[in-house]
Amino acid sequence: MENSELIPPVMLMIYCSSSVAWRLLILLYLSFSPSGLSCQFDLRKITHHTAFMGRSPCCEKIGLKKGPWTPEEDQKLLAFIEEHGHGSWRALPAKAGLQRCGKSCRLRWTNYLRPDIKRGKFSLQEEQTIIQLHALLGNRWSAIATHLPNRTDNEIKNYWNTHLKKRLAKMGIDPVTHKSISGTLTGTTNNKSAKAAASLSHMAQWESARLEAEARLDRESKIRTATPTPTALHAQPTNVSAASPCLDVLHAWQGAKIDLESPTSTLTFTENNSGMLPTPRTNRLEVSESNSVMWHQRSDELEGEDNDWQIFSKHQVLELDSKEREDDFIGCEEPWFSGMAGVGSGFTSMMFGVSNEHDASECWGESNNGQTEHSNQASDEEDKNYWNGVLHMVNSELTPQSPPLV
DNA sequence: AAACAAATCAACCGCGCTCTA
DNA sequence: ATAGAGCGCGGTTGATTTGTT
Repeated sequence: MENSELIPPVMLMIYCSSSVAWRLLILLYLSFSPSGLSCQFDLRKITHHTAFMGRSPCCEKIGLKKGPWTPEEDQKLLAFIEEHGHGSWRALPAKAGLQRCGKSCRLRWTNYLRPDIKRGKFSLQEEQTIIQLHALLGNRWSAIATHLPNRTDNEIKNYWNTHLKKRLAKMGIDPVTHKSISGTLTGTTNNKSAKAAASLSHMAQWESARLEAEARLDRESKIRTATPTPTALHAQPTNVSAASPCLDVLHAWQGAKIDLESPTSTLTFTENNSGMLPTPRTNRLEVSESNSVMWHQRSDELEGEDNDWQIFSKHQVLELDSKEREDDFIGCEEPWFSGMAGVGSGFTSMMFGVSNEHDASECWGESNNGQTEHSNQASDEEDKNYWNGVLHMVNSELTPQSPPLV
């Protein structure tokens, strides 16, 4: 193309902000139009710098295979990665003799061929974990997947969309907000509900920050691994997919089992979820004698975070009126639902319905009958029951899959 | 048994982030 | 500081399977 074929500024703006189809039209137009308008922009530079800026195709599409993978392709990919690893996905297909783009290879590997992938039906515990984490993290499937070893984010996402979401909806719970559809936290509900929502939001933000911190530490540890140093030997394993040593919200719920028999005492969690080397807990959830949930966050873990422990009182985190509780209980038949602790108003409802004397499933029924009444001015006795309920419920959700907690 | 609907899930697409030169 | 490459993520699609009439 000659330098004389220059693009008018307006055309440039349109070109840069348009889709590929429009760009092609513009290029077509330019190829037939005399460059009557003077301008300073060279088309060659445009096409080079902006046509694919930030959105370059992952590979040359022409001639590349799409769609389902054949066993032969799988074998090629497996063999290559086993021998060479996957340094660069873009370069991999050519080296492996595959007519696929690197992206497709990466997806096939991470979602299907990876040897550590666990397939088959999701366990009760896994379902509970997904629901809990989804309530906390939303559609952050990769973050959720880090808590479900050997499950891919894609698999979890699919399972959520095809099973769990529908089940929640069927039970009258908004799968997006995890709140009761009929008793949502609207502006007309009490302030405590708003506080609960705010606190949960705070927890979610905290968890997000923690995940980001872990990701950062992961990157740093990889760098350290490349150049081992004495300190690196003591660095915490930060790959959360291998069971993070940090106590996140999920672990807090699960870890609450530890002192089930004396729920009003202070709890600290030192359990090592993965059975790996014992590492100091970076965060922990405690139930103090004043019946406050104390969310302990190691001061040096998150940059810019408040160094003080985050303390959520029961009433800050979880309190809804009895109407909401009743609404939430309606339709709950499935045992796994008892594991929905800690999330939104569903969690709140559960918490208020559970006592020492009743297991979670009984709680649902009782609440429907209105036998478990709670006033907004909770008594100390209720507080005790409340935390007993929390711990009981968390305990009930544990399965043999969980490592024994010391 | 056939036709249709619903469910499932592997794979794709496009966006945005991070890293590097 | 910036552009570009590479990668990961989340949303979506569509082929296949399963269930229902």
